[in-house]
Amino acid sequence: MISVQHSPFARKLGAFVALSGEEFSALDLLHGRRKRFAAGRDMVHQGQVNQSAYILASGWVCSYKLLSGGTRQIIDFQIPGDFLGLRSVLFRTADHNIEPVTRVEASEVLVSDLLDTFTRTPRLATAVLWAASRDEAMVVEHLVGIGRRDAKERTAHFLLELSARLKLVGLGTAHEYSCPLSQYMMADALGLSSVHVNRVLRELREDGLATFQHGKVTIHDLDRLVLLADFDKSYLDHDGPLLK
Amino acid sequence: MISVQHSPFARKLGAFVALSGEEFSALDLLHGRRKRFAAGRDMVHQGQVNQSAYILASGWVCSYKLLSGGTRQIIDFQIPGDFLGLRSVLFRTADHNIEPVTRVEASEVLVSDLLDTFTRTPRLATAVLWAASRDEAMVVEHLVGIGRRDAKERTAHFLLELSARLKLVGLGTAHEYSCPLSQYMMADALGLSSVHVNRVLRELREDGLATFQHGKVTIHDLDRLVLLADFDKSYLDHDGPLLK
DNA sequence: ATGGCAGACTGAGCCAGATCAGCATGCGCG
DNA sequence: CGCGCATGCTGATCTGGCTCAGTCTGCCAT
Repeated sequence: MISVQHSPFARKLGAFVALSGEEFSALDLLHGRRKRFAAGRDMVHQGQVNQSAYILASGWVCSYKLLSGGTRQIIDFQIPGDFLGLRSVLFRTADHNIEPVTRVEASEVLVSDLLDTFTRTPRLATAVLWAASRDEAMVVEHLVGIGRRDAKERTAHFLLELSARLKLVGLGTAHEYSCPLSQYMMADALGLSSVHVNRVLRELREDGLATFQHGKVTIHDLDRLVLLADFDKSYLDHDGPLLK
Repeated sequence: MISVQHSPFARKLGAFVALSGEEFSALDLLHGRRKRFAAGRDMVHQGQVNQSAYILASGWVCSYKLLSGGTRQIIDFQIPGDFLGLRSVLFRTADHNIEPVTRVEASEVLVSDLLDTFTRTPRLATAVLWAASRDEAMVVEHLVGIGRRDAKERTAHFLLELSARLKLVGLGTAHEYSCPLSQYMMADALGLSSVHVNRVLRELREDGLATFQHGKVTIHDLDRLVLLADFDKSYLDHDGPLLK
């Protein structure tokens, strides 16, 4: 097989469906219009209609929901190779906000192109369905954490999940990665106050488990951290292509 | 157009994709093997491989995850017309448990049949993707609730969401529906203790907002309840078929 | 009828995490 | 250069929801 340089997105889908050359090129076609976004300025916000979707090429973004009280809950962070705003497209009106955490590059995907692609290359629809399910699995894990894990376990789990995800796209090792999030953002994601995030991070550091300082996460004792967080990474993995 | 009696599932998908007769029959074919399950005995549990999916015909089920500490978090309840275990099928190994809340009837859907259907009728793949996104939207709303709403708001939101969902499949009105859940189950879903669920339900009752007693939920003051819960039902709705 | 059991319900006391208030640091910018 | 602002960090105090430890009801099964 000839080795071609595909997008991280194509690589990710390829992990689930063994894609043909034709299918790969259909995917690469979706990457037409590359766009740039500045950190902190929402790319999409709740209620907007006929929004496009995006495939994230570089940088981090977060998706969040605003509550009437002025607080927000971050649903998830997206890293390169992730698909953004699929729900907003299928529902025609966006049900959440998307904010770039850093400067971001992303390919805009028009609804029509996406739906056409599905009709012409059905297996890609299945592949995207798989990717969406994987995202849902992450949200579910997040839900479980917020519902039933205490602040320390939850924070540990969060650091471990990021580690596993980043490693998969080649942006870090199991023990170290750089992380552009502020403690405020972590608080909004973990359902805590930023004050408490600060204290929990200090505890993890003092326990010799993990350090998050100056934009860098270092995991000192992976085994004990996994134990503390009750972390089972199987929801992020895949056992190789299901569809041959 | 000739009126045919389709399954609730087919009706739901039809709300998103205007389905042809051929597509409807492809869907109806999926309903081959009807199965029954007793309340309280898990249909699927975490870690099981090569599980089938199900389309729920009657009864309620819940999907949940077990934590190492022995507690559990209920992800969501499913009601007739809902699809069960899609993630478990696409991942080959189940990442959550499914427990019937009541006695249940469901159609078993084999992976192979599902994937074949997608390949032969691509628009159905898109429709299922839409349904999966709707489920994800519910999980997201649940996540937001647990992360940022207090017990009373969260409980109110929960009662309102069930009301909207049940009404859609003809199992209740905006003001009343029957609900087979125990306070223990609500606690596992809401991330609370059953003791606290009890107190919160009493408060809602005393405030004249809603009553949940003897398996029946009655909403006394819809407007105030919606206000309290900050409930926006748009994530459950659809503005008519996106794919013509 | 009666014992056993699941579920609803209540009170007392406690603790994880919120809130409030303030200080320290580093960095972009006029 | 020095001002303003975002972010990190800390102590003190308050509180929502948990835990423990029950009671009460209604419903099966014997």
